[in-house]
Amino acid sequence: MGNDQQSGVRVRPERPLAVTSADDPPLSRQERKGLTRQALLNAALDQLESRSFGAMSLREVSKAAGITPTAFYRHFDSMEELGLVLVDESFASLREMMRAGRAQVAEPGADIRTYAAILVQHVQEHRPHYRFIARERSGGIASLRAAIAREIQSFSNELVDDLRAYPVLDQLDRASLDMIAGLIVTVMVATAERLLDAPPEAEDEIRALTEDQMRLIVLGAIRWERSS
Amino acid sequence: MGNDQQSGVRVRPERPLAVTSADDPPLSRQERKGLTRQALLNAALDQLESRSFGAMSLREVSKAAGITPTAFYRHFDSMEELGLVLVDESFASLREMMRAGRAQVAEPGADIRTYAAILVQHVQEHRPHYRFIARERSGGIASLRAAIAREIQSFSNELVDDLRAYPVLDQLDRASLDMIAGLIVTVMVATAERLLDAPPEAEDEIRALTEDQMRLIVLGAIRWERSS
DNA sequence: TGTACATCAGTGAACGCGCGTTCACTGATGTAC
DNA sequence: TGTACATCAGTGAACGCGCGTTCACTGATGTAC
Repeated sequence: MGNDQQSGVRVRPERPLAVTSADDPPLSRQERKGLTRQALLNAALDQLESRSFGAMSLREVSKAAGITPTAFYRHFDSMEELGLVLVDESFASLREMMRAGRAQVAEPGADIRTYAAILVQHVQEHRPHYRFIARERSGGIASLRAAIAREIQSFSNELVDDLRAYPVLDQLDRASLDMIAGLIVTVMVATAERLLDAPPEAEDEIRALTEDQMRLIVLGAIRWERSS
Repeated sequence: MGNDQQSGVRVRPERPLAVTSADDPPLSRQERKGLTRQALLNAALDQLESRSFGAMSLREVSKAAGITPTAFYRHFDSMEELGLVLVDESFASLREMMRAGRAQVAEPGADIRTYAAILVQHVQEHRPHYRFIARERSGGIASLRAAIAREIQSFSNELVDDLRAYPVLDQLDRASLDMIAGLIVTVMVATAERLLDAPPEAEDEIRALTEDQMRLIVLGAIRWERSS
């Protein structure tokens, strides 16, 4: 009796999500703690598929990560603190995309098509992070909203530097460039939100729409230079 | 003892929000029910200032409206049903804005400035409704998200008809007009979200930003006609 | 107009449940000698 | 290498609380005669 390990029945199906194969390299206590921490973050991200962050419970997240609710406090003071780490994680990934975009774009003609493709691909590959940001950007928890607004502003500022590099736009003053970067970021956010809500087969249509909207903005920006 | 009415102390400070002066016209049972229903909707809207709809409780809303939780069910089957009524209420107000815009705009030159001013004013006058829509547009409850997406799509379609009325744009095909209307709606949504998060003194700056972004889109749209 | 009965918005007690947080604890991992 | 002690990630019982929902009820409003 009680030899659960030898029977075929898995009595405790939920285990820490980040489990390694067998135990070939015996992990240190610190490494194990890191894995549990990441399991908590991933469990929270998973649950954001169906509920907002504010409606998520510490107990559910802990259970999904395979630990008791009490052990949660070994890693975070509160769910809010966990949420702020998720914001950092999400935008680290977004900055990585920006870097990839800068590296990949060669000749100006292909710019917009390439940028749109990179954006769409990145959203599809990081759906949970983007869903989290989309939800909490206007969501209930003030500290998360503030952190996200800060990150988006900083993203927009980096975009201004990129825009300045283009011959047609380098004559514009800072305020105009801010305005244009803000418009592009708004379109990018809207694109990400469309992708999250739409079925996979709509991906091409959304990418084409984003390309057109960005092209139209660039056309307007070129004229802006002349008319203001 | 117990003569609460005559002492200066208000023992039960929360009463139905929509209370009339004295009781000059004796209200019918139906009218009273209508007032309570509206009090519930207003109480929910009030609470959305600080929490998301999904994190709001039936008990709190009922208490704020001055009734017991059990009486809530005389008006709505669930909080979700109440939420759908709030979506209807919010977009009725938005359509009213569109109508005002069409009536007010006379000569094409003043269009964008006028539209931006109407939008900003309308958001400021209906902050709770806009906050609700902004929160739940990407929020947790699927049925609300779907209802809001439907309303925004229908708003965008109406905008296409408006755009078609302009001489410079009437040559564009339906797909291009959809794309442009979608871009304008995206900017309008972003403007509303900025207004909700920003302090009152930022209003002028946000209005100016919106005007510039809409002007740039129109510049792009005029060129779009020629280049596609 | 007066009376008898029906309707129904709102009440208040009760239920079982999941929540965040506390506490004393266990036992494997890590460290000092 | 072996032993004695310290650390600390995770446990499990317990707490008080607010939740949605049920139920039988009350009493003012409305209706039929």
